Amino acid sequence: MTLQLRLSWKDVRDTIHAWILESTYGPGDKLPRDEDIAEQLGCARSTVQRAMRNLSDSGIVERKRKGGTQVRLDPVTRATLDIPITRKEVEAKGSAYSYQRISEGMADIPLGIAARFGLGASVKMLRIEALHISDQRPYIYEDRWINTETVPEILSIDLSSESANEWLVRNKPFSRCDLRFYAVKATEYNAKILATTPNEALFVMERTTWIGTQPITSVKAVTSPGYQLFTQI
Amino acid sequence: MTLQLRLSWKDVRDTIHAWILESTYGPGDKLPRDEDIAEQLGCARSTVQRAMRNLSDSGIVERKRKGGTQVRLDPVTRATLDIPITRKEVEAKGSAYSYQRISEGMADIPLGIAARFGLGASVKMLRIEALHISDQRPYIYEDRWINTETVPEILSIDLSSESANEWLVRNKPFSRCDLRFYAVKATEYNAKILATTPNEALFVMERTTWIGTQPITSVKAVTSPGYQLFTQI
DNA sequence: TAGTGGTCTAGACCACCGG
DNA sequence: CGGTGGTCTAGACCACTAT
Repeated sequence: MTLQLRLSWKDVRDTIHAWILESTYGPGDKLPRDEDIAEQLGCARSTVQRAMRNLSDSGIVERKRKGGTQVRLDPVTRATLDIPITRKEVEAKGSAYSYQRISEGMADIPLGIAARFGLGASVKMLRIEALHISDQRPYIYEDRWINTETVPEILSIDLSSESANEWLVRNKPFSRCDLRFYAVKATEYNAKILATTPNEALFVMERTTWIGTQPITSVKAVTSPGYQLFTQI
Repeated sequence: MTLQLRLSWKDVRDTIHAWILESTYGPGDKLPRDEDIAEQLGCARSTVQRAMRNLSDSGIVERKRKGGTQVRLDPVTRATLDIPITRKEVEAKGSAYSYQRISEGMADIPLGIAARFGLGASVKMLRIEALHISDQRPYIYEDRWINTETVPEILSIDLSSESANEWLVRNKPFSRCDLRFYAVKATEYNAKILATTPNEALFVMERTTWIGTQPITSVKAVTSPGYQLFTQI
Protein backbone atom coordinates (compact mmCIF):
# COMPACT_ATOMS: atom_id res chain seq x y z
CA MET A 1 0.00 0.00 0.00
CA THR A 2 1.45 3.29 -1.09
CA LEU A 3 0.72 6.45 0.76
CA GLN A 4 0.37 9.46 -1.47
CA LEU A 5 0.91 12.63 0.47
CA ARG A 6 0.17 15.02 -2.33
CA LEU A 7 -2.85 14.51 -4.52
CA SER A 8 -2.59 15.71 -8.09
CA TRP A 9 -5.58 17.26 -9.77
CA LYS A 10 -5.80 14.19 -11.98
CA ASP A 11 -6.14 12.00 -8.91
CA VAL A 12 -8.93 14.21 -7.71
CA ARG A 13 -10.59 14.17 -11.11
CA ASP A 14 -10.40 10.40 -11.30
CA THR A 15 -11.82 10.07 -7.82
CA ILE A 16 -14.79 12.25 -8.61
CA HIS A 17 -15.22 10.57 -11.98
CA ALA A 18 -15.23 7.22 -10.23
CA TRP A 19 -18.00 8.44 -7.90
CA ILE A 20 -20.04 9.16 -10.98
CA LEU A 21 -19.17 5.94 -12.78
CA GLU A 22 -20.12 3.82 -9.79
CA SER A 23 -23.28 5.84 -9.25
CA THR A 24 -22.35 7.32 -5.91
CA TYR A 25 -23.61 10.41 -7.67
CA GLY A 26 -25.89 9.89 -10.65
CA PRO A 27 -27.08 12.18 -13.45
CA GLY A 28 -28.73 15.26 -12.01
CA ASP A 29 -27.28 14.79 -8.53
CA LYS A 30 -25.57 17.66 -6.82
CA LEU A 31 -21.99 17.15 -5.78
CA PRO A 32 -20.54 18.58 -2.56
CA ARG A 33 -18.99 22.04 -2.60
CA ASP A 34 -15.40 22.20 -3.80
CA GLU A 35 -14.25 23.16 -0.35
CA ASP A 36 -15.85 20.11 1.26
CA ILE A 37 -14.36 17.80 -1.34
CA ALA A 38 -10.98 19.42 -0.78
CA GLU A 39 -11.23 18.81 2.94
CA GLN A 40 -12.48 15.26 2.48
CA LEU A 41 -9.67 14.33 0.10
CA GLY A 42 -7.06 16.41 1.87
CA CYS A 43 -5.97 18.86 -0.77
CA ALA A 44 -6.32 22.54 -1.57
CA ARG A 45 -9.53 23.92 -2.97
CA SER A 46 -7.78 25.02 -6.13
CA THR A 47 -6.79 21.45 -6.84
CA VAL A 48 -10.44 20.43 -6.72
CA GLN A 49 -11.19 23.44 -8.92
CA ARG A 50 -8.69 22.21 -11.48
CA ALA A 51 -10.21 18.74 -11.48
CA MET A 52 -13.73 20.10 -11.73
CA ARG A 53 -12.84 22.35 -14.62
CA ASN A 54 -11.59 19.32 -16.48
CA LEU A 55 -14.78 17.36 -15.80
CA SER A 56 -16.79 20.37 -16.83
CA ASP A 57 -14.81 20.76 -20.08
CA SER A 58 -15.47 17.12 -20.82
CA GLY A 59 -19.18 17.69 -20.46
CA ILE A 60 -19.49 15.38 -17.47
CA VAL A 61 -20.56 17.90 -14.84
CA GLU A 62 -22.14 21.31 -14.95
CA ARG A 63 -21.06 24.09 -12.63
CA LYS A 64 -22.89 27.20 -11.62
CA ARG A 65 -21.95 29.85 -9.13
CA LYS A 66 -24.09 29.59 -6.09
CA GLY A 67 -25.86 26.64 -7.73
CA GLY A 68 -22.99 24.25 -7.11
CA THR A 69 -21.86 21.35 -9.25
CA GLN A 70 -24.16 18.72 -10.65
CA VAL A 71 -23.68 15.65 -12.75
CA ARG A 72 -24.99 16.48 -16.21
CA LEU A 73 -28.49 15.25 -16.80
CA ASP A 74 -28.21 15.00 -20.56
CA PRO A 75 -24.63 14.17 -21.22
CA VAL A 76 -23.38 15.14 -24.62
CA THR A 77 -20.68 13.21 -26.33
CA ARG A 78 -17.94 15.77 -26.61
CA ALA A 79 -15.10 14.95 -28.93
CA THR A 80 -12.05 16.85 -30.02
CA LEU A 81 -11.29 16.65 -33.70
CA ASP A 82 -7.85 17.39 -35.05
CA ILE A 83 -7.86 18.17 -38.73
CA PRO A 84 -4.26 18.16 -39.84
CA ILE A 85 -2.76 19.44 -43.04
CA THR A 86 -3.53 16.81 -45.67
CA ARG A 87 0.11 16.23 -46.46
CA LYS A 88 0.79 15.43 -42.80
CA GLU A 89 -2.20 13.15 -42.67
CA VAL A 90 -1.01 11.15 -45.66
CA GLU A 91 2.57 11.02 -44.43
CA ALA A 92 1.39 9.89 -40.99
CA LYS A 93 -0.10 6.80 -42.66
CA GLY A 94 3.27 6.10 -44.21
CA SER A 95 2.04 6.90 -47.70
CA ALA A 96 3.67 9.05 -50.33
CA TYR A 97 2.04 12.42 -50.73
CA SER A 98 1.80 14.53 -53.77
CA TYR A 99 -0.17 17.54 -54.84
CA GLN A 100 -1.52 18.67 -58.14
CA ARG A 101 -3.15 21.93 -59.07
CA ILE A 102 -6.11 21.52 -61.38
CA SER A 103 -7.05 25.11 -62.02
CA GLU A 104 -6.41 28.59 -60.72
CA GLY A 105 -7.99 31.94 -61.54
CA MET A 106 -10.04 34.89 -60.43
CA ALA A 107 -13.79 34.55 -60.68
CA ASP A 108 -17.04 35.71 -59.15
CA ILE A 109 -17.86 33.65 -56.10
CA PRO A 110 -20.99 31.54 -56.43
CA LEU A 111 -23.95 32.09 -54.13
CA GLY A 112 -23.09 29.16 -51.90
CA ILE A 113 -19.67 30.57 -51.10
CA ALA A 114 -21.06 34.06 -50.54
CA ALA A 115 -23.48 32.53 -48.05
CA ARG A 116 -20.66 30.79 -46.22
CA PHE A 117 -18.84 34.07 -45.86
CA GLY A 118 -22.03 35.86 -44.93
CA LEU A 119 -21.64 38.20 -47.92
CA GLY A 120 -24.55 39.59 -49.86
CA ALA A 121 -23.05 40.89 -53.06
CA SER A 122 -20.85 38.79 -55.24
CA VAL A 123 -17.16 39.58 -55.32
CA LYS A 124 -14.18 38.29 -57.22
CA MET A 125 -11.91 35.89 -55.44
CA LEU A 126 -9.14 33.49 -56.32
CA ARG A 127 -10.41 30.02 -57.03
CA ILE A 128 -8.09 27.06 -56.83
CA GLU A 129 -8.99 23.50 -57.57
CA ALA A 130 -6.46 20.93 -56.53
CA LEU A 131 -5.96 17.26 -55.91
CA HIS A 132 -4.19 15.68 -52.95
CA ILE A 133 -2.71 12.34 -53.85
CA SER A 134 -1.79 9.45 -51.59
CA ASP A 135 0.43 6.72 -53.04
CA GLN A 136 -0.40 7.75 -56.61
CA ARG A 137 -4.13 7.53 -55.88
CA PRO A 138 -6.55 10.46 -55.68
CA TYR A 139 -7.17 11.24 -52.02
CA ILE A 140 -8.94 14.56 -51.64
CA TYR A 141 -10.25 16.96 -54.24
CA GLU A 142 -10.29 20.49 -52.91
CA ASP A 143 -12.22 23.41 -54.31
CA ARG A 144 -11.02 26.59 -52.64
CA TRP A 145 -11.86 30.29 -52.78
CA ILE A 146 -9.41 32.78 -51.34
CA ASN A 147 -10.24 36.39 -50.61
CA THR A 148 -7.49 38.38 -52.29
CA GLU A 149 -8.59 41.51 -50.47
CA THR A 150 -7.59 39.96 -47.19
CA VAL A 151 -4.68 37.90 -48.52
CA PRO A 152 -3.17 39.78 -51.47
CA GLU A 153 0.18 38.05 -50.93
CA ILE A 154 -1.28 34.78 -52.16
CA LEU A 155 -1.14 36.10 -55.71
CA SER A 156 2.63 36.05 -55.65
CA ILE A 157 2.90 32.50 -54.37
CA ASP A 158 3.45 29.60 -56.72
CA LEU A 159 0.54 27.29 -56.06
CA SER A 160 1.19 24.84 -58.86
CA SER A 161 2.95 22.33 -56.69
CA GLU A 162 2.31 23.40 -53.12
CA SER A 163 -1.05 23.46 -51.40
CA ALA A 164 -2.57 26.86 -50.75
CA ASN A 165 -3.60 25.48 -47.41
CA GLU A 166 -0.04 24.98 -46.28
CA TRP A 167 0.83 28.53 -47.11
CA LEU A 168 -2.28 29.94 -45.49
CA VAL A 169 -1.95 27.92 -42.36
CA ARG A 170 1.61 29.08 -41.84
CA ASN A 171 1.11 32.67 -42.81
CA LYS A 172 -2.48 33.61 -42.14
CA PRO A 173 -3.78 32.61 -38.74
CA PHE A 174 -7.55 32.83 -38.44
CA SER A 175 -9.65 34.02 -35.57
CA ARG A 176 -12.82 32.23 -36.55
CA CYS A 177 -13.51 28.99 -38.37
CA ASP A 178 -16.71 27.26 -39.41
CA LEU A 179 -16.60 23.55 -40.07
CA ARG A 180 -19.18 21.41 -41.83
CA PHE A 181 -19.30 17.70 -42.55
CA TYR A 182 -21.75 15.99 -44.85
CA ALA A 183 -22.18 13.49 -47.66
CA VAL A 184 -22.62 14.12 -51.39
CA LYS A 185 -23.31 11.99 -54.40
CA ALA A 186 -20.32 12.08 -56.77
CA THR A 187 -20.92 14.07 -59.93
CA GLU A 188 -19.41 13.05 -63.24
CA TYR A 189 -16.71 15.62 -62.63
CA ASN A 190 -15.98 14.41 -59.08
CA ALA A 191 -15.87 10.85 -60.32
CA LYS A 192 -13.37 11.68 -63.03
CA ILE A 193 -11.04 13.54 -60.71
CA LEU A 194 -11.25 11.07 -57.86
CA ALA A 195 -11.10 8.04 -60.17
CA THR A 196 -14.38 6.62 -59.01
CA THR A 197 -17.89 6.27 -60.39
CA PRO A 198 -20.69 8.83 -60.49
CA ASN A 199 -23.25 8.49 -57.68
CA GLU A 200 -20.65 7.12 -55.31
CA ALA A 201 -21.20 8.54 -51.80
CA LEU A 202 -18.41 10.94 -50.82
CA PHE A 203 -17.58 12.47 -47.48
CA VAL A 204 -17.12 16.23 -47.57
CA MET A 205 -15.46 18.63 -45.16
CA GLU A 206 -16.01 22.34 -45.56
CA ARG A 207 -13.94 24.94 -43.77
CA THR A 208 -14.44 28.68 -43.84
CA THR A 209 -12.13 31.06 -42.00
CA TRP A 210 -12.00 34.72 -41.06
CA ILE A 211 -9.54 37.05 -39.46
CA GLY A 212 -11.63 39.38 -37.39
CA THR A 213 -14.60 39.95 -39.68
CA GLN A 214 -12.60 39.63 -42.88
CA PRO A 215 -13.12 36.43 -44.87
CA ILE A 216 -9.93 34.56 -45.62
CA THR A 217 -10.83 31.36 -47.38
CA SER A 218 -13.54 28.80 -47.87
CA VAL A 219 -12.67 25.31 -48.94
CA LYS A 220 -14.67 22.24 -49.81
CA ALA A 221 -12.68 19.06 -49.44
CA VAL A 222 -14.30 16.17 -51.25
CA THR A 223 -12.71 12.95 -50.09
CA SER A 224 -12.31 9.78 -52.09
CA PRO A 225 -14.60 6.82 -51.40
CA GLY A 226 -13.98 5.09 -48.08
CA TYR A 227 -12.59 8.12 -46.31
CA GLN A 228 -13.40 8.21 -42.61
CA LEU A 229 -12.96 10.81 -39.96
CA PHE A 230 -12.06 9.18 -36.70
CA THR A 231 -11.62 10.30 -33.14
CA GLN A 232 -11.47 8.79 -29.71
CA ILE A 233 -12.45 9.97 -26.27
CA MET B 1 -8.72 55.04 -21.59
CA THR B 2 -9.42 52.57 -18.87
CA LEU B 3 -6.69 51.36 -16.58
CA GLN B 4 -6.90 47.72 -15.73
CA LEU B 5 -5.03 46.94 -12.57
CA ARG B 6 -5.59 43.24 -12.62
CA LEU B 7 -5.08 41.24 -15.79
CA SER B 8 -7.24 38.19 -16.24
CA TRP B 9 -5.81 35.10 -17.88
CA LYS B 10 -8.05 35.78 -20.85
CA ASP B 11 -6.46 39.19 -21.30
CA VAL B 12 -3.07 37.56 -21.22
CA ARG B 13 -4.18 34.88 -23.68
CA ASP B 14 -5.59 37.47 -26.05
CA THR B 15 -2.42 39.53 -25.82
CA ILE B 16 -0.21 36.58 -26.68
CA HIS B 17 -2.63 35.46 -29.37
CA ALA B 18 -2.51 38.95 -30.82
CA TRP B 19 1.28 38.76 -30.95
CA ILE B 20 0.90 35.64 -33.04
CA LEU B 21 -1.86 37.02 -35.24
CA GLU B 22 0.10 40.13 -36.05
CA SER B 23 3.27 38.12 -36.63
CA THR B 24 5.26 39.52 -33.73
CA TYR B 25 5.90 35.83 -33.26
CA GLY B 26 5.34 33.58 -36.28
CA PRO B 27 5.06 29.81 -36.70
CA GLY B 28 8.11 28.12 -35.26
CA ASP B 29 9.22 31.13 -33.23
CA LYS B 30 10.06 30.73 -29.59
CA LEU B 31 8.09 32.82 -27.14
CA PRO B 32 9.66 34.32 -24.01
CA ARG B 33 9.62 32.34 -20.77
CA ASP B 34 6.40 32.53 -18.79
CA GLU B 35 8.16 34.43 -16.07
CA ASP B 36 9.38 37.12 -18.44
CA ILE B 37 5.95 37.53 -19.97
CA ALA B 38 4.48 37.77 -16.50
CA GLU B 39 6.90 40.51 -15.59
CA GLN B 40 6.36 42.33 -18.86
CA LEU B 41 2.60 42.29 -18.54
CA GLY B 42 2.58 42.75 -14.82
CA CYS B 43 0.85 39.66 -13.55
CA ALA B 44 1.71 36.47 -11.73
CA ARG B 45 3.42 33.64 -13.52
CA SER B 46 0.47 31.35 -12.89
CA THR B 47 -1.76 33.69 -14.83
CA VAL B 48 0.53 33.37 -17.82
CA GLN B 49 0.51 29.63 -17.25
CA ARG B 50 -3.28 29.58 -17.41
CA ALA B 51 -3.27 31.57 -20.64
CA MET B 52 -0.59 29.37 -22.16
CA ARG B 53 -2.42 26.20 -21.25
CA ASN B 54 -5.43 27.51 -23.12
CA LEU B 55 -3.38 28.35 -26.19
CA SER B 56 -1.73 24.97 -26.00
CA ASP B 57 -5.11 23.20 -25.72
CA SER B 58 -6.25 25.09 -28.79
CA GLY B 59 -3.28 23.80 -30.71
CA ILE B 60 -1.81 27.27 -31.22
CA VAL B 61 1.42 26.87 -29.29
CA GLU B 62 3.48 23.92 -28.17
CA ARG B 63 5.11 23.79 -24.77
CA LYS B 64 8.00 21.71 -23.58
CA ARG B 65 9.79 21.70 -20.29
CA LYS B 66 13.16 23.27 -20.68
CA GLY B 67 12.42 23.76 -24.38
CA GLY B 68 10.11 26.66 -23.75
CA THR B 69 7.04 27.65 -25.72
CA GLN B 70 6.91 27.91 -29.46
CA VAL B 71 4.25 28.84 -31.94
CA ARG B 72 3.15 25.62 -33.62
CA LEU B 73 4.80 25.05 -36.95
CA ASP B 74 2.06 22.91 -38.42
CA PRO B 75 -1.08 24.17 -36.88
CA VAL B 76 -3.91 21.67 -36.79
CA THR B 77 -7.48 22.76 -36.93
CA ARG B 78 -8.77 21.59 -33.59
CA ALA B 79 -12.51 21.55 -33.17
CA THR B 80 -14.74 20.44 -30.36
CA LEU B 81 -17.77 18.48 -31.45
CA ASP B 82 -20.80 18.12 -29.24
CA ILE B 83 -22.99 15.24 -30.20
CA PRO B 84 -26.19 15.61 -28.26
CA ILE B 85 -28.97 13.12 -27.71
CA THR B 86 -30.98 13.09 -30.94
CA ARG B 87 -34.18 14.10 -29.18
CA LYS B 88 -32.46 17.19 -27.78
CA GLU B 89 -31.00 18.02 -31.16
CA VAL B 90 -34.41 17.92 -32.81
CA GLU B 91 -36.08 19.85 -30.02
CA ALA B 92 -33.36 22.48 -30.14
CA LYS B 93 -34.37 23.20 -33.75
CA GLY B 94 -37.92 23.72 -32.56
CA SER B 95 -39.15 20.57 -34.26
CA ALA B 96 -41.36 17.86 -32.87
CA TYR B 97 -39.48 14.71 -31.99
CA SER B 98 -40.72 11.19 -32.01
CA TYR B 99 -39.15 7.77 -31.88
CA GLN B 100 -40.06 4.48 -33.36
CA ARG B 101 -38.57 1.07 -32.75
CA ILE B 102 -38.23 -0.96 -35.89
CA SER B 103 -36.93 -4.21 -34.52
CA GLU B 104 -35.42 -5.71 -31.40
CA GLY B 105 -33.90 -9.08 -30.67
CA MET B 106 -30.86 -11.12 -29.71
CA ALA B 107 -28.56 -12.15 -32.51
CA ASP B 108 -24.97 -12.98 -33.36
CA ILE B 109 -23.02 -9.83 -34.02
CA PRO B 110 -21.75 -9.45 -37.57
CA LEU B 111 -18.04 -9.29 -38.27
CA GLY B 112 -18.05 -5.51 -38.65
CA ILE B 113 -19.39 -4.98 -35.16
CA ALA B 114 -17.02 -7.54 -33.69
CA ALA B 115 -14.19 -5.58 -35.28
CA ARG B 116 -15.44 -2.33 -33.76
CA PHE B 117 -15.41 -3.92 -30.35
CA GLY B 118 -12.09 -5.55 -31.00
CA LEU B 119 -13.61 -9.00 -30.43
CA GLY B 120 -12.48 -12.09 -32.26
CA ALA B 121 -15.21 -14.62 -31.68
CA SER B 122 -18.82 -13.84 -32.41
CA VAL B 123 -21.16 -13.34 -29.47
CA LYS B 124 -24.85 -12.75 -29.05
CA MET B 125 -25.96 -9.21 -28.34
CA LEU B 126 -29.17 -7.25 -28.36
CA ARG B 127 -29.82 -5.58 -31.69
CA ILE B 128 -32.19 -2.66 -31.93
CA GLU B 129 -33.14 -0.84 -35.07
CA ALA B 130 -34.98 2.40 -34.59
CA LEU B 131 -36.01 5.57 -36.32
CA HIS B 132 -35.72 9.10 -34.96
CA ILE B 133 -38.36 11.37 -36.42
CA SER B 134 -38.35 15.15 -36.74
CA ASP B 135 -41.66 16.84 -37.57
CA GLN B 136 -43.14 13.59 -38.90
CA ARG B 137 -40.18 13.09 -41.21
CA PRO B 138 -37.51 10.43 -40.89
CA TYR B 139 -34.41 11.99 -39.38
CA ILE B 140 -31.94 9.32 -38.33
CA TYR B 141 -32.05 5.56 -38.70
CA GLU B 142 -30.07 3.86 -35.99
CA ASP B 143 -28.78 0.33 -35.99
CA ARG B 144 -27.53 -0.55 -32.54
CA TRP B 145 -25.91 -3.51 -30.79
CA ILE B 146 -25.88 -3.66 -27.01
CA ASN B 147 -23.72 -6.02 -25.01
CA THR B 148 -26.12 -7.69 -22.58
CA GLU B 149 -23.21 -9.10 -20.62
CA THR B 150 -22.17 -5.60 -19.63
CA VAL B 151 -25.66 -4.11 -19.49
CA PRO B 152 -28.09 -6.86 -18.48
CA GLU B 153 -30.55 -4.30 -17.14
CA ILE B 154 -31.34 -3.18 -20.67
CA LEU B 155 -33.41 -6.34 -21.14
CA SER B 156 -35.96 -5.14 -18.63
CA ILE B 157 -36.37 -1.72 -20.20
CA ASP B 158 -39.20 -0.97 -22.59
CA LEU B 159 -37.47 0.24 -25.73
CA SER B 160 -40.54 0.41 -27.94
CA SER B 161 -41.06 4.11 -27.49
CA GLU B 162 -37.91 5.40 -25.83
CA SER B 163 -34.45 5.45 -27.33
CA ALA B 164 -31.94 2.99 -25.96
CA ASN B 165 -29.44 5.79 -26.20
CA GLU B 166 -31.26 7.92 -23.70
CA TRP B 167 -31.35 5.12 -21.19
CA LEU B 168 -27.72 4.20 -21.75
CA VAL B 169 -26.47 7.74 -21.57
CA ARG B 170 -28.21 8.31 -18.27
CA ASN B 171 -27.42 4.99 -16.71
CA LYS B 172 -24.24 3.68 -18.24
CA PRO B 173 -21.40 6.13 -18.40
CA PHE B 174 -18.57 5.03 -20.63
CA SER B 175 -14.87 5.37 -20.15
CA ARG B 176 -13.88 5.09 -23.78
CA CYS B 177 -15.62 6.04 -26.99
CA ASP B 178 -14.67 5.66 -30.64
CA LEU B 179 -16.30 7.94 -33.17
CA ARG B 180 -16.35 7.58 -36.93
CA PHE B 181 -17.88 9.73 -39.63
CA TYR B 182 -18.26 8.78 -43.25
CA ALA B 183 -20.60 8.65 -46.24
CA VAL B 184 -22.57 5.73 -47.62
CA LYS B 185 -24.74 5.11 -50.60
CA ALA B 186 -28.32 4.45 -49.50
CA THR B 187 -29.41 0.84 -49.90
CA GLU B 188 -32.96 -0.08 -50.87
CA TYR B 189 -33.61 -0.72 -47.19
CA ASN B 190 -32.14 2.62 -46.06
CA ALA B 191 -34.11 4.43 -48.70
CA LYS B 192 -37.36 2.86 -47.62
CA ILE B 193 -36.85 3.69 -43.96
CA LEU B 194 -35.57 7.21 -44.53
CA ALA B 195 -38.11 7.95 -47.25
CA THR B 196 -35.51 8.70 -49.86
CA THR B 197 -34.15 7.02 -52.96
CA PRO B 198 -31.54 4.31 -53.28
CA ASN B 199 -28.04 5.57 -54.11
CA GLU B 200 -28.65 8.83 -52.28
CA ALA B 201 -25.51 9.87 -50.35
CA LEU B 202 -26.04 9.62 -46.60
CA PHE B 203 -23.91 10.88 -43.74
CA VAL B 204 -23.15 8.27 -41.11
CA MET B 205 -21.95 8.57 -37.53
CA GLU B 206 -20.71 5.51 -35.71
CA ARG B 207 -20.14 5.40 -32.00
CA THR B 208 -18.71 2.52 -29.99
CA THR B 209 -18.35 2.66 -26.22
CA TRP B 210 -16.70 0.69 -23.46
CA ILE B 211 -16.59 0.79 -19.71
CA GLY B 212 -13.08 -0.21 -18.80
CA THR B 213 -12.41 -2.95 -21.35
CA GLN B 214 -15.99 -4.17 -21.50
CA PRO B 215 -17.93 -3.28 -24.65
CA ILE B 216 -21.18 -1.47 -23.98
CA THR B 217 -22.71 -0.58 -27.30
CA SER B 218 -21.96 0.14 -30.92
CA VAL B 219 -24.35 2.22 -32.96
CA LYS B 220 -24.49 3.25 -36.58
CA ALA B 221 -26.56 6.37 -37.09
CA VAL B 222 -27.55 6.82 -40.73
CA THR B 223 -28.85 10.33 -41.23
CA SER B 224 -31.40 11.45 -43.76
CA PRO B 225 -30.26 13.35 -46.88
CA GLY B 226 -29.01 16.86 -46.24
CA TYR B 227 -27.85 16.24 -42.70
CA GLN B 228 -24.79 18.26 -41.72
CA LEU B 229 -22.54 18.21 -38.74
CA PHE B 230 -21.46 21.71 -37.87
CA THR B 231 -19.05 23.29 -35.46
CA GLN B 232 -17.31 26.57 -34.96
CA ILE B 233 -14.02 27.60 -33.51
C1' DT C 1 -28.07 38.90 0.17
C1' DA C 2 -25.52 35.04 1.10
C1' DG C 3 -23.32 31.10 -0.88
C1' DT C 4 -20.86 29.09 -4.46
C1' DG C 5 -17.64 28.73 -8.14
C1' DG C 6 -13.91 31.62 -10.71
C1' DT C 7 -9.65 33.88 -10.50
C1' DC C 8 -5.33 36.08 -8.95
C1' DT C 9 -1.16 36.05 -6.19
C1' DA C 10 3.23 34.69 -4.16
C1' DG C 11 5.91 31.19 -3.09
C1' DA C 12 7.52 26.59 -3.16
C1' DC C 13 8.76 22.32 -5.07
C1' DC C 14 8.72 18.86 -8.76
C1' DA C 15 9.45 16.68 -13.49
C1' DC C 16 11.21 16.70 -17.62
C1' DC C 17 14.68 17.37 -20.96
C1' DG C 18 18.15 20.12 -23.75
C1' DG C 19 22.88 21.43 -23.73
C1' DC D 1 23.04 19.79 -14.43
C1' DG D 2 20.45 23.76 -14.97
C1' DG D 3 16.50 25.89 -16.99
C1' DT D 4 11.86 25.61 -18.18
C1' DG D 5 7.11 24.43 -17.72
C1' DG D 6 3.73 21.91 -14.45
C1' DT D 7 1.56 21.73 -10.15
C1' DC D 8 0.26 22.44 -5.30
C1' DT D 9 -0.90 25.52 -1.47
C1' DA D 10 -3.00 29.09 1.34
C1' DG D 11 -5.24 33.08 1.27
C1' DA D 12 -7.79 36.76 -0.67
C1' DC D 13 -11.18 38.90 -3.40
C1' DC D 14 -14.56 38.91 -7.19
C1' DA D 15 -18.83 37.59 -9.97
C1' DC D 16 -22.68 35.46 -10.59
C1' DT D 17 -27.12 33.75 -9.14
C1' DA D 18 -30.25 30.83 -6.42
C1' DT D 19 -33.02 31.57 -2.67
